[in-house]
Amino acid sequence: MRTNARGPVQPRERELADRLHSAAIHLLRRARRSDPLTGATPAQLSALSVLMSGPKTLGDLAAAEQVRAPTISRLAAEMERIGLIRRRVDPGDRRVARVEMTAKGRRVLGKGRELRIADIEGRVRRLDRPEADALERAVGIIEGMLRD
Amino acid sequence: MRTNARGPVQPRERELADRLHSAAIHLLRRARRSDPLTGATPAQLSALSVLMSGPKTLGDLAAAEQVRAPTISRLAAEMERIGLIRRRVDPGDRRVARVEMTAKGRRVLGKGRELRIADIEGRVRRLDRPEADALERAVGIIEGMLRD
DNA sequence: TTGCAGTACTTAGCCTTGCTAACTAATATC
DNA sequence: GATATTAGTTAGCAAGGCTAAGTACTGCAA
Repeated sequence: MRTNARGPVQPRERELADRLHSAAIHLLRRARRSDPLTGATPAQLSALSVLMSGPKTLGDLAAAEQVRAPTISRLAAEMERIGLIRRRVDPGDRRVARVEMTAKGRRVLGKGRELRIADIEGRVRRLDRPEADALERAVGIIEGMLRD
Repeated sequence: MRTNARGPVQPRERELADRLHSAAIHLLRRARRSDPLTGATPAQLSALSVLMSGPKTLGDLAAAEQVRAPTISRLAAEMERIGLIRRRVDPGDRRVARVEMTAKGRRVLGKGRELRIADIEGRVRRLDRPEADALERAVGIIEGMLRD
């Protein structure tokens, strides 16, 4: 493979995609470190954030989280056990389980978001003005990239 | 909580942190979809990408991946076993283990990246020139934010 | 109406990848 | 030379992915 001082030769778009991917991974790894302080696990917090918009069937939840049914089934069982969600059998189709957040779930989600965002916010605050402007613009661009 | 048309009222840095966090989550969810096709595990691919820039001690690797020593120790053992990396004891300090990619590691990384990055790269390619410039600058800023 | 296929979820059991605690080996320091 | 520190390993736990196989229910067609 050809290389130069900056690493392997590759199209600019690929290198940029690569760095963006890597930055996202490391950003989230940091942010997740505060999750244990909420008493909930990352997967539980993520599921709660999906339930923010209202009750969901376990199937809907699995789709939103992009995981298989057994993963959600186990996650929901534990979340119910510790009181983050409550479940009801759908009266119209008794195969279906609907779950929704409890007040405790809402509190835990709020705290988890607070902590995660706080870590990133602390880093953002250390940027100077032009850097923050550039970041803000780029976040808008990324949001646009993901909208399709 | 007070709100306006853009959501809850909050300092600019917090809003930016929130959007960045959310963008990172959604970006990675997309990229992860192709993971099962790569052949190597996500942690292995990530470690290989760190080794792209040259040999590293296990400690360096752990720091780069933001994980603890035992996690890297086990990962490296498995990667060595399947021939993705090779290790040498540092002659100057015999506590230190240096690892580097093998040719096989380079091949696997190439293929894995291909799959993981393809989605993001496709989106990056749809940006116009100023957008790509802005994104590139911001990725550098995020990398800096995470370096502390 | 019965029986069979499909759907929604659960159970069992595996794997990867985080972690801490406790260890070994090598090096540095007093 | 004794002791502390550093780099990495080992053992063992937990979370959260997965597949395969099972249960309970629904719906449809003979």
